[in-house]
Amino acid sequence: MSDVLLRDQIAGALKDALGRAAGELGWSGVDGEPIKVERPENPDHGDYATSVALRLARPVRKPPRDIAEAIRERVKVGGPIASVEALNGFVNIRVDLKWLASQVDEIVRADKQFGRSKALAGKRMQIEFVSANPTGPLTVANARGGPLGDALSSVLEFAGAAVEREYYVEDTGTQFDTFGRSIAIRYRQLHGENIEIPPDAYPAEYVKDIAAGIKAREGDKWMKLSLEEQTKRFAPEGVEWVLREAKRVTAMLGIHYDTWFSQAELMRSGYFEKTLAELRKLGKVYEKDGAVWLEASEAVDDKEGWVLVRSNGEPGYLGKDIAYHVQSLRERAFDKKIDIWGSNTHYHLIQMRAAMKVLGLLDRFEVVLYQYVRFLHEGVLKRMARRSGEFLLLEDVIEAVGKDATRYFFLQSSADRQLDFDLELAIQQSNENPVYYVQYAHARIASILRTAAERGITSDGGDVALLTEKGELDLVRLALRLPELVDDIRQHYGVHQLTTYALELAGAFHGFYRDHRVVDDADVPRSKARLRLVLAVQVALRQTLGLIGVSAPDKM
RNA sequence: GGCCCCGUAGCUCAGUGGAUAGAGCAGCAGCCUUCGAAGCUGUUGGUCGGGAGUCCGAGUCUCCCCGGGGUCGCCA
Repeated sequence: MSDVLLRDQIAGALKDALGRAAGELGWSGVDGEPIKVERPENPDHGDYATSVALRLARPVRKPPRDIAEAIRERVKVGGPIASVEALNGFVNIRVDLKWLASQVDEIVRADKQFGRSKALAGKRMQIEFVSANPTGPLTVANARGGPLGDALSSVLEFAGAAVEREYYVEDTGTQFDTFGRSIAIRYRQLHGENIEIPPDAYPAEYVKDIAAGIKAREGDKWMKLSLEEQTKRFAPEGVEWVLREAKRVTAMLGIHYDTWFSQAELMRSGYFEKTLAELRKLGKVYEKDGAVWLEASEAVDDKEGWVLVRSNGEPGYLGKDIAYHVQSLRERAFDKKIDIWGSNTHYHLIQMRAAMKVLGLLDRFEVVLYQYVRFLHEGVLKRMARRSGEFLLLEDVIEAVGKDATRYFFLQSSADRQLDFDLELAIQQSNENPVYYVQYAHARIASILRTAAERGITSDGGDVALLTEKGELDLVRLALRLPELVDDIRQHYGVHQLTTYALELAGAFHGFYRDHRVVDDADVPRSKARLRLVLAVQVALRQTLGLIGVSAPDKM
């Protein structure tokens, strides 16, 4: 494959033509308008189109049609560009059909490289996702960040970046202590002590399981400790249990982290004090009521500041998170850190942006916020909350509908949209999950290839120049959309578009299959050419499913 | 109350300011002696929540209103 996207080649040709038109006709004001090239919905409007002439009408002070015509006359036709047309102020471009057919060979040859680019070559990026409080098992609510973060990581890798998938373990602070205390209380209860679970503790069964595990291994060995001593003793053990679970369940989803980064270690590294000192030096920190505050008035109108260190001397979450981000970007030298967060951190995001701005790191800090996942519990929509004990375990969902359907479900809608999860419905409808529609197309192609091989026909030596029908070339057009999509997503992070694309490509193939016989003993040359075509479609499907993190089966 | 997200077909949702708003599911009518029917074809279904505005052009941008969700702590 060429290193330059066809879309960008066309944009370049248009820009070149526009520049010469402006020079020859004495136009001014054309430089400010970027040339956006899109794929028109209506095939009558060509393969690619730009509306730049419409946008330039005002600055150039010419009718759009005249501008479009002037561009059309000057676009150099050749290579992938077969023809140019000016219509209603648009400039429409048609791709050369021979060139298009030749791309089948390029796609097949690229195979696992198809869709990859060097756009982000040399960039190191850290994507942090899921990272739920290590105080309990993963629920469907925390889980949404998994497929989003993993797929985004894959896309950025496709675009050439060196990506590190990170799970941030928040193993310090109040919730951590509360978790330890909850285990300690259960441990005491198991030894017959009459002690109640306080309302702010974690009440759920798994806490009992952890306590029972400790009792089974070590008996009453810790009963002589005070509750506070037990809390300190059991909290790390609880976190260990939680992380083991998190590792196991994310692996069930096909997610594998490069780093599990401990907040406790961050605190021991001294980075917190270092960051605090830097903020102090910048004059953005002040003391009040025995606490240390970050200046906030520049970022938010009616707020004076936010606490970095509490009056009891304990670092607050905001302070720790600022230090964490500084550590990633400076110490570990990532060019960019992208966090996948639930929308309940919206206010935290405002705080973090303010802090990153002060530290000069704002342009290296990005966040994808996803809206909350609710679940249907006994017919009522509820928020999941581990502290209330009401949640739906991610593991249960994966076991019920499978990894592929689970991932596909979470990637179908944009992060901005709220999701409601009904387990019963999900199980009932799991066979209708669109993921099977896409996988079926992949398996169907595999089956065609098997059938062909049985009849002694392979794609080897197939001449793609024989691919001239519209139905054939439309498949190539669509397959070539993948590299463009990867380039889009690396910029706007909208990974859900991968599922839409997968569905579109699969649908196009299913339609093609109905109208075109691939394996035909009476016409071996054409069969070979079409085998190469379906192979190219299979490559595009497999690459797309790979980015989504869903398997591409040869049989179903 | 301030800030953020959402409101598009019966349901679930796509839709970088472009040309005639789409898909899956559900409904209806069809299609397997031939490469996989987990499929295909046709068809029903829309005041893009409502109203103003910006623009050559608005589902998309701005403002107001309505409805749903989130958030605003020396918790994380």
